[in-house]
Amino acid sequence: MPVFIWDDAGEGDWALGGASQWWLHQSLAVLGTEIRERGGQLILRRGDSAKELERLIESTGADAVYWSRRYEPSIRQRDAGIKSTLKKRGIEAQSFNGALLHEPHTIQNKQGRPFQVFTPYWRHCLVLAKPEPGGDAPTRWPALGRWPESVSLDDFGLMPALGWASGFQSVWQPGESGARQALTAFAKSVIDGYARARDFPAERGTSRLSPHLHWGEISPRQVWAAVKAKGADRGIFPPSKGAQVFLAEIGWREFAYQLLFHFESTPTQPLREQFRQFPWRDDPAGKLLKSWQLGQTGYPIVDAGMRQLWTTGWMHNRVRMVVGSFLVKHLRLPWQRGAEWFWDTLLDADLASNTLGWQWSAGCGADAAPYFRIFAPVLQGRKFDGDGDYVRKWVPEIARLSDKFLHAPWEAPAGVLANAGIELGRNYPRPVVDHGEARAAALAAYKMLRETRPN
DNA sequence: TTTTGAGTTGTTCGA
DNA sequence: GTCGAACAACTCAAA
Repeated sequence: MPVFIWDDAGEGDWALGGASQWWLHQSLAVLGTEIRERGGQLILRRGDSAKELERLIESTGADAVYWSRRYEPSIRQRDAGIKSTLKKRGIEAQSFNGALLHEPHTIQNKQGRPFQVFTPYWRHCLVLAKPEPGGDAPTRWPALGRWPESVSLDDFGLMPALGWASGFQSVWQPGESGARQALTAFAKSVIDGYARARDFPAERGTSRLSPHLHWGEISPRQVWAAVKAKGADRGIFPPSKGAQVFLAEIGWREFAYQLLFHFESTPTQPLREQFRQFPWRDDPAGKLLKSWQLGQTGYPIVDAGMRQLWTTGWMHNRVRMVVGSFLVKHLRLPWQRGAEWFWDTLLDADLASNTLGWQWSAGCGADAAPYFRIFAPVLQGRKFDGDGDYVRKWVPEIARLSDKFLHAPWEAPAGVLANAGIELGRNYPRPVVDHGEARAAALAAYKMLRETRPN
């Protein structure tokens, strides 16, 4: 009997963001349909996980409970409690790895410590026993005389009241079949060009599997198997440079999980402790943060990314790095603000990956970007969106500018701006900060951090 | 315990 | 326009 319990309070300090709730609703709807088509019924319950399980056991006489493990600190604690309670009552309780190639507790370096540098971590993983794909979903559910009570999906209240999620529908297909289609399409050909194409946000060069992976609609072991199958006839693994680079990204996801597992406070606290002293900038009215969130910073590549995020619930990885660096280094606002916004707006919001990504950007995490690496938004735009397709799509008010000025409208002569229908400060903002000044201030802030560091 | 080599994704400056 | 160096040490992993 398949059961999903929606336990909003049980998610701890990281209650699902708005975008995540939308995905969960869609994904459960699809799962319910697929199970019904195979003669079963997905039982939905809302409330405290332990109590709802208890009720189900009472009413059905179930003698065993199985689930896929999660790794967020507060959820691990909750699920461990449930497991021991069930076992004490003589109920079989078993959890399984459904989300990772290698679970955090199985990986350690030769000193018996968790890895904190990616390359040796991934090298270590690659020589371990190769991950096997799991079994397929059952084609028929066993017939049950009577199905227990289920609430309706709408009772979860996951769908947003306003229409802000309308842009998600046209881009995403939540659910297992959507996940499989995305994997198949990617593995067929896109993957071979991944090493290069992944850097260009206007191209379809990435897998877009992140929400499917996060929500468990497909597992990294299935991804691994699909990549492996591709080169099987030639006996080559990985089948291409692109495939190798892509699998390393799956590796980063795993690395993020094991960092969260071993360093539980990192969703809110920097891994490198001296960063607690970092002189973040004052933004009392939240104006700078707001300009970033709304995609109104005056830097086209940054604004394009933030608007893509808001509209589609997803942002291209290259642009995530650019907007992350911009928030933390140009605006000098705490990375936690960025992590919170991403948590609320990303369909693939994942505590482990989000934490690693933001600490990486801020330079305070494991194997992070060095402090002096400050992405220059204009250069990044010209380098990775040279034809301007990405910026023109997401920042249409400056679309008529030529490539030369598209990534730096303030450099355009007055006549050029007028011709393109742009009045800076009116229908497109002037830059909220000056790149050169902001960069110098960020370097100075990091320098101060070094000098005030204890011992 | 000490030593050694190495480390996702960049930018700027000056020759 | 192109190229190498500086940015700045620091920490981790393994020998």
